[in-house]
Amino acid sequence: MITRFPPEPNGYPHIGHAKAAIINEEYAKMYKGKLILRFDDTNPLKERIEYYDAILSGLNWLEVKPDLIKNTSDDMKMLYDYAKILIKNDGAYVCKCKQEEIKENRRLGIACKCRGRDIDRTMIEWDKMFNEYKENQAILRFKGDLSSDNTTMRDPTLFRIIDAEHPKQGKRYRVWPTYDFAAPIEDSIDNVTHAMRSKEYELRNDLYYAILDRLGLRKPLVIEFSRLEFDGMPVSKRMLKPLIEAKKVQGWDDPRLPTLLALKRRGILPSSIREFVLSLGFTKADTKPPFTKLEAINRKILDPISIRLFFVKDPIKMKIDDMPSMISIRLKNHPDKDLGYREIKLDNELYISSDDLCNLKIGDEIRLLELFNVKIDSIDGIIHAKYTGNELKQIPRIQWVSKGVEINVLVAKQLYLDNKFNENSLEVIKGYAEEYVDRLENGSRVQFVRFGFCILDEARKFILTHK
RNA sequence: GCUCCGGUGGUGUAGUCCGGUUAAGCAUAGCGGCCUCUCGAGCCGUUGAUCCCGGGUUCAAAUCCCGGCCGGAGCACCA
Repeated sequence: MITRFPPEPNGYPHIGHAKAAIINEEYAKMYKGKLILRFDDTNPLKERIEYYDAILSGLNWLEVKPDLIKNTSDDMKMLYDYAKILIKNDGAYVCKCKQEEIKENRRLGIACKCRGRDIDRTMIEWDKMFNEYKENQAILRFKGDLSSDNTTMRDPTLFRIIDAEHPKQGKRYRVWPTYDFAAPIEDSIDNVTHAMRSKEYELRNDLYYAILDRLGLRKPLVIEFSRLEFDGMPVSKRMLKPLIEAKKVQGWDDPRLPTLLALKRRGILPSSIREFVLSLGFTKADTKPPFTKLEAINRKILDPISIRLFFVKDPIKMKIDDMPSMISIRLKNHPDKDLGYREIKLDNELYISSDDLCNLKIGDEIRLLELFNVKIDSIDGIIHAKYTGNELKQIPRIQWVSKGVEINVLVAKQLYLDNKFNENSLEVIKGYAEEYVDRLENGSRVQFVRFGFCILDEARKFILTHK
């Protein structure tokens, strides 16, 4: 079994690419086959070196390991040869009609005069595409079936002229194949057995097989699956690019985005993505899985490896009377995994979250987690509380911070609501965290107790991965 | 508009090709309980689907056939 993942290097890889790459790799692995990574770079107008690299490093992060990496643009000579064979088999013709005319004829299902030219003449016209005709003056079209119900069969374009510089090939070529022509041939000659693509290509299957038929090439089995996209988190450049250009989001790694860069920065693990993709199954049903499902998987993996720290949102000071003389306390970094300890300095002042204070009133007794119990005496700007003992009781337990440092936590919300950009999609929460956070390296994962799993983005700035 | 593809508990799916010991498995969410200090994590338990609707074939249908409804995709000199 040989599968292939054929991205066009025209943008940053996202969760949709991850699905295609992982499915192809997993199937190949399952049958001890091979995976080919093929850059489908046949439109120099859209491709950039930057994107080849982004895809490569995205795949590397996902731990998808292709057995072979190639570019369609490396096979141009071969593709030209097949074009000639097709022409000789009376399977293609050069069309010099205007674009609108072609479109209209396809809609109506009628042929133009170019279609009737004899093979020798077509061959001459084909040669002219390389050195005489200009962009938009001539294309090579497949002789399909103009009356087919499947409009992709109505003499689709096989080659067109594009003078732009190609990121890998430079100015070496200007007659470029379309996806419809290149993909089946590439798949076939690379011995791909199972060509899995997302289902928007479904109507092109007839064409795919027709081309291979006319060329007498081996036919891979084409299988399709549904596209992956999260609700309110579009994947298309059409939706995302304007947001970046308008600076509504910070860049391609903004934690609100479904790009691999963003998912990584947000704290999603590559193994979670793989497990998630696999849990979706191989189906054509179009559904938008909830992001919370990815979170649930990620949480299970994160839980045993994330140290627990205290963080209080919107801190409010608490002064404690009758406090036992304690200089510091040593706390475990994880309830049941051996992730070390930390020492917290104490005096009779500490902070709790305003959110917790909301649920309290004077006279209430609460447990400061891992510390002791206090009773609220008064609340006026600051809280006065009295030490009431150490015994574990069924009273509210809340986290606290002593001598903390101020940090920001970025919280990504749904990017689009009702198809409109959500202006409040990025919330910044301020609060105090234990000073231990200053000893963490960027990228460290923690669980702020009763708040959520977070990842340290840069000094004193965290991103909420999920609850 | 035309063509194609889908439709299983709140959500995501398994099962559909080769119709029968599963009148529907798993996960997630929900709910409840536990917890050697997180009632926003963890652990345990539990409620949810007559398998889009109608008809047909059959001893037997989520699974096959027909009709309908709803949703998505394609109709580029993009991939």
